[in-house]
Amino acid sequence: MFTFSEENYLKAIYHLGLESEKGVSTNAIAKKIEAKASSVTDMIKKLAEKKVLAYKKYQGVTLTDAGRKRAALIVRKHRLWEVFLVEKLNFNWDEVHDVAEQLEHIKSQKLIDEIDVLLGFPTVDPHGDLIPDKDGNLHPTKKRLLSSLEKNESGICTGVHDSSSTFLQFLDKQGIALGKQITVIAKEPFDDSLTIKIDNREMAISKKIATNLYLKTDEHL
Amino acid sequence: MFTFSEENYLKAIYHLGLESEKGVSTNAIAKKIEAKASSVTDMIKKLAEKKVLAYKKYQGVTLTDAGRKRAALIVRKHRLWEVFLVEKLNFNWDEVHDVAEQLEHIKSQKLIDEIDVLLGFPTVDPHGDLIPDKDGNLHPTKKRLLSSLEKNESGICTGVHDSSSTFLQFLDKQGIALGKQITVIAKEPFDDSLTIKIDNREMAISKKIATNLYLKTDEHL
DNA sequence: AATAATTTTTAGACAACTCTAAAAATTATT
DNA sequence: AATAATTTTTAGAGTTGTCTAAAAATTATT
Repeated sequence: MFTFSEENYLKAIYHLGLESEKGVSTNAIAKKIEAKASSVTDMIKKLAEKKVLAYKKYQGVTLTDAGRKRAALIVRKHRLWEVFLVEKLNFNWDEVHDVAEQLEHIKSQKLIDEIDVLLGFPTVDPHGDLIPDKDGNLHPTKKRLLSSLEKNESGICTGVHDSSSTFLQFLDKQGIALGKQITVIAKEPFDDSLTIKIDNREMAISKKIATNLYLKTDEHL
Repeated sequence: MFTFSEENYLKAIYHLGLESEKGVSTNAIAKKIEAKASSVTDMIKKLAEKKVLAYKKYQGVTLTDAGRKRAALIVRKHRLWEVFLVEKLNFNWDEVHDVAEQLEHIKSQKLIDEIDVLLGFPTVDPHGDLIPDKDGNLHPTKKRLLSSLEKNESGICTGVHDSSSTFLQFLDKQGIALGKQITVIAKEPFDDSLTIKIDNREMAISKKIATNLYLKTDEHL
């Protein structure tokens, strides 16, 4: 059995590990968890003893298969709860994170299985992030950053990279939501901003926005 | 803000306080929480400092108004989650306690308000126990123990006193459920057992069963 | 009322998780 | 390659919540 704290470390290392491919550094974990590096070292040792990660002093850590699965199942719970909050409890997509952060630690296999049933076995959360399956595996779908599309290309918005409240609320305000079709009308080389068409409206989008929105484009269907 | 542990103490003292009317003893709390008396003394001091209970050495404790409200709102969350588990997630009434024990500590006003909406503002949990309102107040309905009914009296089953899995599963097996009409056919003075009619079937009921079932009878409507 | 039994509190310790400050190892720079 | 900068670990300590063992207070019994 794992404590809340251990589960939070596992999850953080899982997320960092997906991005980097190689060992995750103590400092990276400390930053993500918002703890001091010394605390991270302590916890790492404990998790290594529990065989969920491999650790050699000064070399960073890598999750074992068991650790990766455990972490993925926490992420699964987090994302299923997010869907539940949005679909069944009228939460907005920018309000779900903190509550899901608590709910993900509830221990009950039946609880999460039944939530899955209630929601109709969703595969993505409200931000478009994939929900790991019951075995902790991801089934990725091809997606591209809006910023990588060429002029006149279009696609369906399927996810966000940054899921902070401020960004999500900005998207709400601009009428950009998952499932909407977006077409690139023009690209401005000077500042990498774009002009896009959505719902037959044209709008300017900064580089920062364009590098935080994922689309599914025709070639990848 | 209160920790899980503090909330569990508050809840235990609340339940014990409802039964006894006077101060709750250290040992009673220890038994309920399954902790040692010395641990209880420590926690009591902390809760007294937080002004949720009144404490004088060797005299037991009483919740303050603020403490009683806090405790009632935890009980409210516990019971609303129980309803949710039974109504929406196909849990049986004997399976809900341990999960609700975890869910009751989730901190989010919106979460519990929306669960309340989703469930249609229920007033009793799956065991027939009252759900405190948003202000932490109870709205009791008259109820009588089955054992207190006279021959030929009848009533609607509205709650259980003991809500252990074994008792609830026994009731399931016997076809006794909340909402069913029960009529007393005979009372046996020798062992205080009863013969009752339910769903047009007659069955014998021991004293122990009869003192753990609550009914709503005509005079009290 | 004195003594015995019970309850409650205190004192000291331990485990989990965190921190600060200092030491050790690694990585980057000149 | 030596030195500087950074990262990581160690050592020691604080907090929360728990415990055991012993002392103090209350309650029950003779």
